[in-house]
Amino acid sequence: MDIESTDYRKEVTQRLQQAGVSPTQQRMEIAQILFARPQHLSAEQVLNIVNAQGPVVSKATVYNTLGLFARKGLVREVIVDPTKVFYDSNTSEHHHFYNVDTGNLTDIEPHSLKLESMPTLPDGTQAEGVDVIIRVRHSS
Amino acid sequence: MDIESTDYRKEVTQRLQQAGVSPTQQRMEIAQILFARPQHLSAEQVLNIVNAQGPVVSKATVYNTLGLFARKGLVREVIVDPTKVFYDSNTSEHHHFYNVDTGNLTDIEPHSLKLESMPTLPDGTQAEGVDVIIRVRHSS
DNA sequence: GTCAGTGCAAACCCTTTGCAGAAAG
DNA sequence: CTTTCTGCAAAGGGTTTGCACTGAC
Repeated sequence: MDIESTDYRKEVTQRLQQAGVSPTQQRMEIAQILFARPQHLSAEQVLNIVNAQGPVVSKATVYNTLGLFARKGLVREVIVDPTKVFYDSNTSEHHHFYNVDTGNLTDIEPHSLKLESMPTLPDGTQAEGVDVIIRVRHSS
Repeated sequence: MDIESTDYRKEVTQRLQQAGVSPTQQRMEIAQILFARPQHLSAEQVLNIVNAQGPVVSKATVYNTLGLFARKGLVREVIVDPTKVFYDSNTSEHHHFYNVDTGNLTDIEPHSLKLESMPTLPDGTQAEGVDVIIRVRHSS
């Protein structure tokens, strides 16, 4: 998973193309960071990482790109904090702990939490996703 | 539950006092709306309702009061939409459907959804709350 | 040349804050 | 009186938008 490797770049390129997103330079920069491993990053964090060694992608493009990736299913928006959105590069079904003290978001092991049943949805609607957030704070 | 009745006002007054919130005029206006029935209102909606027949409470006071009520456990913040916070006057444990098309928030019958088990929390943390959001949209 | 993509700065919108005046006890 | 609340307007902060420029085909 070397972020520099040619193989990894090819893999990321394919992933974008499969989602119907043309792999421009800036999108590749952002995608390579996100897809390097499953992680939760805010737009600001992505902006900082991608521009760590000099300006590469503008703020507007980071926001636009993350929004695009989310619409295309490449990342998942996690809404736990009214002040910012997190983007999760793990799109498989799983849930989250949110540390309200630190703002840290971590995965819940998929097998350690199950919903007992799916309730009847409101009339005329279909489920789009289920989010479970367990809010935690430093004990005592 | 007549919002005008003296009994209801007394009840609301007591509820505020029990939570350690002094029942000022503006807080009473807001509390009476919220506690009339279990409901989900954004700050803006509260502002509109409370000031429907003439200005009664300022925007700043609505935000401050809702934040205070939330800290005191009188209402529960529901974070489902990055653009606004909902305040739920039903503080008993329950979960929500969120209609992403309409922005409508509705309760899930408490008995129709159960978590199978509580996963192990991250080290040094204690649970503060569990939120389950089922996002739905108009079918077909 | 055309059109999608990008960058910058300004605009947006919900929310918070600073501070002076008003109300509560 | 003293302290807490409230209101106003301004500031804040994440996100979006308008528009001109760039670059890929």
